[in-house]
Amino acid sequence: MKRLTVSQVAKASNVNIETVRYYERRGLISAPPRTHSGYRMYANEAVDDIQFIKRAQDLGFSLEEIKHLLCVYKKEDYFPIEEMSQFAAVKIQEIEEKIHQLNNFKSLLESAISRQESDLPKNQCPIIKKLSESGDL
Amino acid sequence: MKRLTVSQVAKASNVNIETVRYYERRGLISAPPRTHSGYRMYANEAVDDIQFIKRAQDLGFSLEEIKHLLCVYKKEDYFPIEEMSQFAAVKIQEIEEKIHQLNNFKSLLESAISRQESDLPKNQCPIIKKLSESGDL
DNA sequence: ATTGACTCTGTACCTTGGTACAGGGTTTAT
DNA sequence: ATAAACCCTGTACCAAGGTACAGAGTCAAT
Repeated sequence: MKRLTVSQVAKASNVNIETVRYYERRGLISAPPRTHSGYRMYANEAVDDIQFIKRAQDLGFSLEEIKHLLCVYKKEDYFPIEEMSQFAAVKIQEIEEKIHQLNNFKSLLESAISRQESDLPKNQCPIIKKLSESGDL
Repeated sequence: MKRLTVSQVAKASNVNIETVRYYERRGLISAPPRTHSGYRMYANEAVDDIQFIKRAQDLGFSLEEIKHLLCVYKKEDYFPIEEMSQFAAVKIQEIEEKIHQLNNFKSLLESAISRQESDLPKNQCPIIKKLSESGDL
């Protein structure tokens, strides 16, 4: 199994080389084995892990949260099982709420586009009207 | 129509009082009218606007993006129509992608809970297995 | 008319999540 | 054997999004 240098990992996962080392320092990715001269040599897995981090970040999770998420992803038991289950249950709720809100934002944006296309007066736009009334936005 | 002081707005929208002024400086909320002695007096609307900002932030949007989103929300024409439609179209794509990813994370977390409950060896957990194979996580 | 709880502006400081050297060693290709 | 292109650690710096004063004015109640 061929191993990767830090710059290869950085390139493959499309992040800055310093970011890879930063994630190691923050305890998000585990410290890889080193060559005799101290160079980090990563398994391909590290690239997946970093991409996982980036996706989670884009969804609004903090690095501390992602530490827990990664632990689930990699099926590790760095944190006690109790804590992990508790964490998972809470995050599922939050995710459902986020999906709900994202759908609201999507409707809002769609209404903006259709408003522009049809050039209707805004108080006659049915989507906007419905959203305003429901108090969901 | 009763108007609110800055601290009342802050309290009602559950943010720091300095944050309200910060959003004004950043151009996210419009500068409210002042009393004779210079005190800001807000319409109730300001609370909605701030809550909108907070929801958008929680979904991973930056304050610059939220400036545009708010403009759609409030049906203002601060930005040219062309730019807004373009913006809306791009954001709709991003939102769909985010929803997709959130569903993936949700499945991951659900699998973690069921794994713990059933205490199955992980390679026998059908949800985890499916997710790993699809390459979606 | 004075005390306490507000408000104002302006500037300084903080946290998160990086990013960029400096100063030094290593590896590879010529 | 020497330059180019890596890597190391450590520390400094940066941008975004706030948060916290300081110094001064205002308002409401006693």
